[in-house]
Amino acid sequence: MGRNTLGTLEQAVMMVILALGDGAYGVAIRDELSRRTRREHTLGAVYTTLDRLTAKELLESHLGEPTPTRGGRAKRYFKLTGEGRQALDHAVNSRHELEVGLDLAGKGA
Amino acid sequence: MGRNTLGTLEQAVMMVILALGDGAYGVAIRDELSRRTRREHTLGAVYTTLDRLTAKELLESHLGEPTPTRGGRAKRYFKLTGEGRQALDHAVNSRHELEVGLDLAGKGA
DNA sequence: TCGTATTTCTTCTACAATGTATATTCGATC
DNA sequence: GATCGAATATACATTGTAGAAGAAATACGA
Repeated sequence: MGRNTLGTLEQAVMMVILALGDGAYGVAIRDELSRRTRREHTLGAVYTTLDRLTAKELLESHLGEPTPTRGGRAKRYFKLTGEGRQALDHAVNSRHELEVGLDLAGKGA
Repeated sequence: MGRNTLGTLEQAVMMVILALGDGAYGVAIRDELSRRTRREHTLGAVYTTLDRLTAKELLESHLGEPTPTRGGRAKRYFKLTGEGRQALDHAVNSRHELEVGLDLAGKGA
């Protein structure tokens, strides 16, 4: 696309990461995303998006410690970079600009 | 994608059509879109999106009368179908759900 | 205590849908 | 027929989505 726009899922994933704060790793992100959008998302879809956003340096990640529970493999935690935060803010602003003057579905749930 | 989600541009175009009411034809849509998103969009990009949304029956269109001005060819006017309105509302709801609890860029400006 | 299930999580791969740009065609006035 | 406003066609890049495979950790029976 040349230009750096964020897709629907990309924006959604970034927002979910903000919402989760620490604790934003693959599975949690997928679950929270599914909850908020009221539809199922596969892990593959989420990880692909995380990878791409990381490649674009809008996200960064670090490996945590393994947890002492069954299958408690080390998790990879994500957070927005400064650039990522900026990109998301810009997308959100454009979005609001688009909604101006329209009577769309209520924001109340 | 299987599932029927709306892309960023698709949603933007639909909102602009709502904003323009009557008078929502290709060039006007492109201009209003560029204005609200503060970035240039080519006509090709817009028409492609209009075509695809029409194919999905989220939009419908009709040809207007030619205007008596130079190059005043008949314009094709677009509007949302009931299904389109529903799809947009759903997208908007999901979006708001995602924004809950986040302190994102101000809506002012 | 081996070794193999089982669980949780991540990576890989392939393909469908959207985003975007440029060029071409159409129809109308000058 | 030059030129202008508008629409259509075509091609390719980026995103969206799924499903399968791979890794790392604990559980448990022989």
